[in-house]
Amino acid sequence: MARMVGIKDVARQAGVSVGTVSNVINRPDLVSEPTRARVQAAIDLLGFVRSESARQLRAGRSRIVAMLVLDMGNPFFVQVAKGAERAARDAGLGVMLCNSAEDPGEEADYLALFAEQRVRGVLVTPADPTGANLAAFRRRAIPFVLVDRDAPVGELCSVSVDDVAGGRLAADHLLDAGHRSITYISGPMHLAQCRDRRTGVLAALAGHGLAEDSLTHIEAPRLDVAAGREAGTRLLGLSRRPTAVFCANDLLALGVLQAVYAAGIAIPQDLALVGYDDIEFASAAAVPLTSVRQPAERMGRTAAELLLEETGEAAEGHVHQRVVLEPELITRQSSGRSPAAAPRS
Amino acid sequence: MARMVGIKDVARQAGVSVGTVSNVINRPDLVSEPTRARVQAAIDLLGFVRSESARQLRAGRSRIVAMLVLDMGNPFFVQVAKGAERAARDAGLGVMLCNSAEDPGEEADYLALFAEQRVRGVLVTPADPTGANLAAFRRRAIPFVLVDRDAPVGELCSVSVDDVAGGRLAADHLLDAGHRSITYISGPMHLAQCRDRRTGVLAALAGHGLAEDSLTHIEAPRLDVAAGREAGTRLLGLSRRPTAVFCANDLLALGVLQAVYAAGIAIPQDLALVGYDDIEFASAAAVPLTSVRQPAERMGRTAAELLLEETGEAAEGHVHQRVVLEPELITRQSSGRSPAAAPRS
DNA sequence: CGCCAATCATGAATCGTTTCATCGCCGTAA
DNA sequence: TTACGGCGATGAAACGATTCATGATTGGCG
Repeated sequence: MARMVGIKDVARQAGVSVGTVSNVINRPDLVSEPTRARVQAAIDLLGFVRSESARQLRAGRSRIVAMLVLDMGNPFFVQVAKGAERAARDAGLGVMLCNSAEDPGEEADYLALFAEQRVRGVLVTPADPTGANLAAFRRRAIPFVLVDRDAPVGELCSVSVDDVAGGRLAADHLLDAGHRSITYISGPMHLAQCRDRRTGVLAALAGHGLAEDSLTHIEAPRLDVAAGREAGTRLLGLSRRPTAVFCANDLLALGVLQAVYAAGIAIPQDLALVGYDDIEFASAAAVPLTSVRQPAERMGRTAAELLLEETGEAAEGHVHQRVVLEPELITRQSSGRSPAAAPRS
Repeated sequence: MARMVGIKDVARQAGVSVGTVSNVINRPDLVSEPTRARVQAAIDLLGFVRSESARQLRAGRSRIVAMLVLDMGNPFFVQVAKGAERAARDAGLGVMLCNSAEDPGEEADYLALFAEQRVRGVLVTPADPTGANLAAFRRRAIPFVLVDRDAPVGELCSVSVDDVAGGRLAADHLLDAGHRSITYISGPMHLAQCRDRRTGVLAALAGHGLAEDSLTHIEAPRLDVAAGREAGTRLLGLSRRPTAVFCANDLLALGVLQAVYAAGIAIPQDLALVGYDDIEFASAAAVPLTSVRQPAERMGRTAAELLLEETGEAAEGHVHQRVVLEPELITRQSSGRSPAAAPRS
């Protein structure tokens, strides 16, 4: 493997100094036309590509923003990432997308990596229940924005969707349809999303004059389809089968759908089901899924914009923002209007 | 923003030389225990994080491998990426995942970015029909492996799945069930995947003594659900409605399913449908989807391993490999052997 | 007591850019 | 003729880590 051609080789080839080559690349207007052309020719001839590491060593920071999501297999996060990527690329920055898989250890590893890379900034949906990872990260001088997670005012920037409202939307919908109790299938409760949505459900129950014990809770170990299937199986083993199920996300809901359907239980006749996120596959499911839609792409874009504002030139005057977006209920077949007058057996 | 603490600050704090600090970090066994401890204390105290750019400037190459896929919204590629990521991380390398969105322009941009980053290697599923992007990239001294795309022997490494066989599997399945003609819904035909699967279909037709005109072809502009819905609508507009449809991937198939289903056409009774990739959502679809499964994770892992072998220490003896994996047909309801197999309702 | 080898620590050179103070040159005005 | 302003080009000094030839210290052994 031949040595990489550097700016020096180009300079020699073109018969100019290294400074001039650098100028041709970065501030072409400072260089006279004939010289510029000569240097450009040398660059093309030698196939010169500037070394980003050298550049960024001098500059002190890189031109990459990192994004750390909970689950890359979840189309919701892919959507969020798309929004962020667009905004970042518009600003001439690259995006490095990583997956913590809800694992605090992985999260810590990635944050360490980002620090070593002197990344421009980080967009992160935290996985660590204790918050220790992020607390440690704050000591680095790298700005970050919380995504899909609320932050105390003034501490840092965050963009989230009102999960309490979302949980309430879902629960109200089910209660309005006549159900008197709700089973909530969540992911790990150390995730704020799961906790907040539960809070929303409780609020809705209270609003309908129902006690807290009208809520049955099943906690799945992960937020994916397989975990949903397992949760669905557990659901079927309950002594009194519930009539209304609300899942913390669509992947869980799809898993539940499969397990329940396979057991010959009809949705929505025997069981009403509501998901969360309204991923594209929700509408193509065996029974089209009622779901709480989040403005995913918008969230990603907003988060990236906040980060850019914080790291940009005019960063001095930056004040931390806390943006909270509103969710929306998309009603489809799975929550069926018919409460199955006498559903229970 | 305070200046980043460097190795020099640590050295001063610990009262040793910079070389020693470097040794503590990289070859702790060369340093005496008391010194090591003192330096470590200084590192912790100052919150030192080494600069990856400086490190890599000296080393000449980075510790990141890049992966460029056609569509991050496609769970199939996410699966492939997972496999690659695992293998890379086992070798202590980071993965930078990027999305060309089937756009040759984006692809070129990303390849240029990778070159500037002096990435260790690249895993790429090409989007550029002309191959010009990759041809240009080969002049850089950066090794890469083709993923989900076959390569001429000896030119470079590639890992792919036999798409001709896959197309044939799907078509044979439909023909064996008694269908006499097949409609093939593909993505852009400049993608080798789409071309090869069509070749497989033609082979199957020939094998059943059917002429080439038994194949109707609809070309969708993209390989996603929305494009599938549009294709489904076009399908319904055909003068003679086909009885068997084979889609180049599951996203298209799910889209077709939605469009067809909405029009009141029963699957599989009125129309048999086969997809490709067997993504997780295929089995949770309105009608569980018959699909050609690819060993996605395996493909990603193998590709990463080949790349590591090529860039590793013992790289001298490396010979380019061409790995071709076999697809497998997963039969579910959508291709329905018997129209009687109605679920229960 | 003196010599040698082993063990640690040192600090200068290096990687490839960017930046900036400086210099040469030419034309113009005094 | 001299002084001056401005344009272009120069080249050395960072940036922060790694590496390596060299130097210092110690302990062992004859």
